Amino acid sequence: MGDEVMAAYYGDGDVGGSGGGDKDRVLEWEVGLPGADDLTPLSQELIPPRLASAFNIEPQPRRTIVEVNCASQNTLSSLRDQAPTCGQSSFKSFKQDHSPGDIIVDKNDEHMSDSKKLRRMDETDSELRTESPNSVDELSARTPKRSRIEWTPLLHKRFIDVVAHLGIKNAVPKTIMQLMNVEGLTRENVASHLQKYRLYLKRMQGPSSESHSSSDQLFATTPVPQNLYEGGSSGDRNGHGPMPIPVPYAPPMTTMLSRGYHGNGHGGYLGMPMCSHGMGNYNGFKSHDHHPCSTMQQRE
DNA sequence: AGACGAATAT
DNA sequence: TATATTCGTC
Repeated sequence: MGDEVMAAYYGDGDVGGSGGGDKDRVLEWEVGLPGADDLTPLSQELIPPRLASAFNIEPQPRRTIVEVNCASQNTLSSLRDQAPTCGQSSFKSFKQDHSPGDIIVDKNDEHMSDSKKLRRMDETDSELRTESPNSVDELSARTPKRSRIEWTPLLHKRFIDVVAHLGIKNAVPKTIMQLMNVEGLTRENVASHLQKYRLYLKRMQGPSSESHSSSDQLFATTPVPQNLYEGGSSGDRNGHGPMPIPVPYAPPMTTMLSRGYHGNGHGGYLGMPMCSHGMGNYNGFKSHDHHPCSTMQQRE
């Protein structure tokens, strides 16, 4: 069983970065270590049932050996910044947030589709960070290139709600970003989206509802709040100083921005009005009785 | 300096 | 097309 893990580890050939011919030395490490028989299998519960019940600890389902190996491989993969090599979902309850409405924004690690196989052959450019793996934290700490975020309907809804609360006049990227409370979402991200949203609003208002081009799909799915032009709920219209933001309307989205998969059947949210998608209302906002879906109500 | 927003780039 | 980045302005 351990073979799989070892295989996964060695498979790269670039283990520690200490060079190629160190495999012999690695073997030395194993001297004195407990053997497989001496170790408690991961598949075995660490907390006896009695103890668990005494402390109100939820008994976790037993893991099969396959699941354990799977999790090991995935862990190794993630350490090496790769996509999970094993699709077992049994461990999903691990780090997952329980907040149902959480928006996940994952800006690292882009696995682009095969079509985009344009790989940066950097190396040649700029200063060289010594690739010494001794500073592992450097990899995680500085995330040099965040891949583009995806404005999922959920993310966009939060955006819309915040803008509605602020009023269009007060809705500026920084404030929106703060109120959205989405980890990993930058001011630039919001600014870009806001720019697009404003263009959309302009198109919606000026010429008597021009023919909606397909570019409005995302926006069309979320009704434009009527009170958009009011100040926020704080009633601060009329430029009285900076409106102090009471704080989060919405529960913090522990966030990783999801950039995972678009893949079920539809071509993403662009294809269809995904109104009643079940992921509709995250709690926390005092909703202005939005019509959940139905006809888009533009102002007036 | 930092935020904003329009223009421009990818 | 969607999103990122640049750039002039305040």
